[in-house]
Amino acid sequence: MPELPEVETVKRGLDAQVLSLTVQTIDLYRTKIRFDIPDLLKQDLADRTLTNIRRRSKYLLLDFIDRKTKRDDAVMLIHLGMSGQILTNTDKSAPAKHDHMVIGFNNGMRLSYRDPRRFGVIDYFYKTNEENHKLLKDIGPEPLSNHFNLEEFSQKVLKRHAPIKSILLDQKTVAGLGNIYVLEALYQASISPLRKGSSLTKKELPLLYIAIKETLERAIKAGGSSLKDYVHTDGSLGYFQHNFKVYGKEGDPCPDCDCTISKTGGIQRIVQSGRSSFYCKRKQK
DNA sequence: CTCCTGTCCTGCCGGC
DNA sequence: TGCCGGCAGGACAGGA
Repeated sequence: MPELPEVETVKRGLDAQVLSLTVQTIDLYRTKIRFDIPDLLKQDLADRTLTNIRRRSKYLLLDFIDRKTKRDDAVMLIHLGMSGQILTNTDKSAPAKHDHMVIGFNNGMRLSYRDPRRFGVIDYFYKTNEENHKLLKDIGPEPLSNHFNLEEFSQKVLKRHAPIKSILLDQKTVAGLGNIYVLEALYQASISPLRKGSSLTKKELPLLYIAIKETLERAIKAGGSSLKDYVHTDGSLGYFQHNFKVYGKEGDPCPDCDCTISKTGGIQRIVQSGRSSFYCKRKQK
């Protein structure tokens, strides 16, 4: 389930693999994944050159310049959803079962979008429409940028009464966190996922703020170091193993306070809003 | 507004 | 061995 660090790793891989290539062919094997893939993509993308790859939250944004008009005005937006993968390869074999889009470049490189569960998104639009894009316009600050500010973060959290887990999953609070890194950050900050935002103290808010940044930074580092060339042709991109401390660790001793599962300690699984949360009841208050 | 639930989708895994 | 139910969850849509 790609969150900010995985998408960042994919972005860096694509920088190395397909940046500055020119599109020759576009094959769509589905007109709709989560949303319709716009007709404009197929009509407009051919003969454009990929000039820049950006990441905003969990979205990849690929900028394409029109070689004839020299207008650098088209953007392909990709969200990997739950099971989306981007693969690059040079073989000419038939698309795999869940390949929904294959882009062929001028040097023989191909980029495939594969997504079994089809929770992902592919969109294509002109840059003038980016600012007001439905999926982008309400996203909060990038947590690893200067736009992520402790004061504003604290105000947002304090005025809400929902569980802190839900507040952090809300992309308006801060961009790019998903179930895994929310729980890892809360663990580092020793804050229970059940706590109401309004109950967080002046001491806890900076700890959480720092924990969000550090958790994501560590994961990006781990992603980069676990993949030599970032993009593999075998589809492994984005699914490298991380060393999570709590996510999926139900029943394990808490690595920090070393308590085993009981009424007061060990990693426990609970369900919040229908989603799993993992935490140590003893460490996280 | 805020908060919460339902929805989409397929692969995987445990139980019988 | 095969079937089936439950689960995984990002983010929108819509109801309370």
